[in-house]
Amino acid sequence: MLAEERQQMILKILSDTRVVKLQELVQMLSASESTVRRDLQELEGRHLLRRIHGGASLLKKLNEEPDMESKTLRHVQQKKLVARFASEKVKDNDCIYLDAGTTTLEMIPFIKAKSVTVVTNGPSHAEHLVRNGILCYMLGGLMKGTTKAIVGNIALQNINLFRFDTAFIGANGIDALMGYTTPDPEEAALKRRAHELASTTYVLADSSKFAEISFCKMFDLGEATIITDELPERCQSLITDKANVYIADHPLNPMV
Amino acid sequence: MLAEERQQMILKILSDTRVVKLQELVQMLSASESTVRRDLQELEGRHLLRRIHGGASLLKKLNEEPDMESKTLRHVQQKKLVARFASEKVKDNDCIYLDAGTTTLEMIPFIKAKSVTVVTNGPSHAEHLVRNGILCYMLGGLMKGTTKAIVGNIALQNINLFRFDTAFIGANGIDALMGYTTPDPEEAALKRRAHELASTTYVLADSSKFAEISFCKMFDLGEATIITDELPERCQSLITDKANVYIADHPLNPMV
DNA sequence: ACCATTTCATTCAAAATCAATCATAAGTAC
DNA sequence: GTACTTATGATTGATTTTGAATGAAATGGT
Repeated sequence: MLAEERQQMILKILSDTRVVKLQELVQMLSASESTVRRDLQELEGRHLLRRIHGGASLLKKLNEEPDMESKTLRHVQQKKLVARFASEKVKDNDCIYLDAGTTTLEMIPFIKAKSVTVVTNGPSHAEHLVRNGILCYMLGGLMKGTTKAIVGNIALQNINLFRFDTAFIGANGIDALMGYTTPDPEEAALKRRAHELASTTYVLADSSKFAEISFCKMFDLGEATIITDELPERCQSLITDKANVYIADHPLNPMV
Repeated sequence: MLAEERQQMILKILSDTRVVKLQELVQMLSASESTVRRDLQELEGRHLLRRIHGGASLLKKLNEEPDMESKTLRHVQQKKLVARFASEKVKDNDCIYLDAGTTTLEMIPFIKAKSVTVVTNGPSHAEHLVRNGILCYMLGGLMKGTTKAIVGNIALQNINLFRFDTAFIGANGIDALMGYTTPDPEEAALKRRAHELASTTYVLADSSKFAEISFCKMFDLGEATIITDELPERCQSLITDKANVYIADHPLNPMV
């Protein structure tokens, strides 16, 4: 493979997945570690990506939520694991709701189903979706400064125009008693409505969210299926008594 | 095989595959390495391809930037001039509509007015606005693949929820008889509605758009005020008879 | 704070590719 | 036919790219 091709491919992969491990690139490109490393060096020199320990990431773009998250590569990998697993729940001809948030954003490059229609309140989600050739409707409404998500009364009206086969929702807290919670009341209301309009709801959360309680309740534990990377042992029975839980498997192959 | 044939074939192959290895060409053309190398040299000299180590690639980087029209530096400067001038039409406490498009996008950093509320159908506009601390509502609806603008029936419903002090609209064609025109019917409908809902409408266009007619009419010439960088002499009277025209001054200071 | 592990930068040799040169063959003008 | 030009193919040494190996640095877990 030509150097040019490799580098183009690296940029393509990055624009889809936002971060990538060096070892993943080594496998995907069938090149040696040294070579990939050199490519990353050059691309960084041309300001086309940012190198991070263990791999590379996009130059900061439409940045996301609390900075505490997605800070370490490890968290990103967990997210990606969850995202990929969730993306397999999307079937041909589905109409789905994709909540704003980083984990749902990671789902997009993994969606393989055909003729999917997506509704989302995340502008960057929408851009990624259409870039991947997926039909996409955005909700209108107020744009939040912190998360760049669309919220508010208009969004709630807008979402009523749709019905979903599946809703994919992010959560900041999962607790046996308090159910699913999130910090912003506006977002909570929208997530709840999305859930109500969907036949099936999946809540995506990495393992750090268990036994956490955030400010606003979205809905009860039993009303959705959880997709996570790991279920901490101490919560295990409490959670599984009330809700279905999928643990995202570790992948055999890093990617296609 | 004749040299001319070979070179045409190289270009053909390249336009299909975007990059090609020298050895592949040697095989495909049944020519020696030296010959292919010489062909590549000549074609590069004629700026028909780019030579890279191991082969050749197309000149254009076909990765991702098909978004908006690629423009010369001159056009960028013109746009910015128009954008800055337009941004000064925004006053404190205004509620404005900002059409999707590159020129209106350039306005955002120049908006100095306080307590402005903006409605837009451009997701990237919305993100820039909130990043600059400007309150922003997005229209909901279908996201167009080519321009990433929000359009369609839902957007038309959404926009009816608002009234604007000022609407800033982009146009692809300005003609004395046909008025303001744009290529996409969906976008034209939205622009027209935005105009109808606004007390004042400014149409932003660089000088290349005059005497151009695009597919869909937005509204008549006299219904809006034009902001441009230059008014070609041949159109001058035709246009100024019907519409107000602002020519964006050349700035004293290059930029902020 | 420590250790085990992973990742990084650097170096080196092998392989691939390149530019330059020369020789051959074919065509052209005289 | 001879002399000249042109296109081609082969050969050479120089340059670039690549992959592996080394020790240094960073990271994660305890």
